[in-house]
Amino acid sequence: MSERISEAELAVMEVLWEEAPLTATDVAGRVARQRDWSLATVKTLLSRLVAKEAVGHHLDGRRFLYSPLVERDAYVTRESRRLVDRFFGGKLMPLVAHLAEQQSLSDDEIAQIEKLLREMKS
Amino acid sequence: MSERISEAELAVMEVLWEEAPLTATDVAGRVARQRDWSLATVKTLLSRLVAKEAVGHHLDGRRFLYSPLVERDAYVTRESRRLVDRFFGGKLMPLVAHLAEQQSLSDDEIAQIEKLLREMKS
DNA sequence: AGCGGTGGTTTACATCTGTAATCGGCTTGA
DNA sequence: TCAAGCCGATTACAGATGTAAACCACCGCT
Repeated sequence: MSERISEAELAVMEVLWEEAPLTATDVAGRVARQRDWSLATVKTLLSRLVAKEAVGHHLDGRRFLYSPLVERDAYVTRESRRLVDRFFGGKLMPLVAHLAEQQSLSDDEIAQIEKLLREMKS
Repeated sequence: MSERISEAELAVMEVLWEEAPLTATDVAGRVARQRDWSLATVKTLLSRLVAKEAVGHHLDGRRFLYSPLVERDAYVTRESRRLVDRFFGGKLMPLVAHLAEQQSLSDDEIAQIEKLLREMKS
């Protein structure tokens, strides 16, 4: 488990996270809204994802229906943690500080985050 | 500008961000504490970084002295923003929420972040 | 029964990445 | 001055990735 998902493969995952199970053609159709890929390309990506066990498929008549095996949430967590570990010594604070500094947050956003944090205490 | 820096190259960048300028041999020496790479490998990575214009070099007698052209801070910002864009719709809030949820933050850390945010208002 | 479409599998191929070894030039000690 | 080093540049090579085309099996239509 937990092979790395590439950039292109991620676009396919996003489609499946949004809706599943889907056939390869369906996936290609939805992915097409974002990237200009041929059906063949999507098929390749799906196969690779199946090989990586990030996506599962089961026969439905004569075609496969694909579904994510990796939850989006789990994946996002892994990637986020990777970034935090690599650049911020695993500490959340510096990341927030950094981002907050860069993207000037609106007072409203700040308030929202504060609320969130308040709820976490206790 | 702004080619992507690979994982291995990043280790070299970290060394240069810590201290620069350095000769290739110096870089190899410091990098060796983390990864078990031959001098040749480090030289290759340095060349690639120079090609990507992430690192600059200038002659010092007969050897080069290498220095980062990309600031660590700028790079970290780019990567952080990439992650936030890809997974959290560009919004900082959901990232914080997500991470906060995962890594149970100590009350102390929460307090620190709150303090930080408070300072940002105004 | 033959044919075109549908769908998965195999093959293709350039680029990037990880990880080096080797080459060629310049320097310096013997 | 000649061989031994040191150093950047060139070449190497396997695996991952982006992006497909080609191939093959099967099903429904004519």
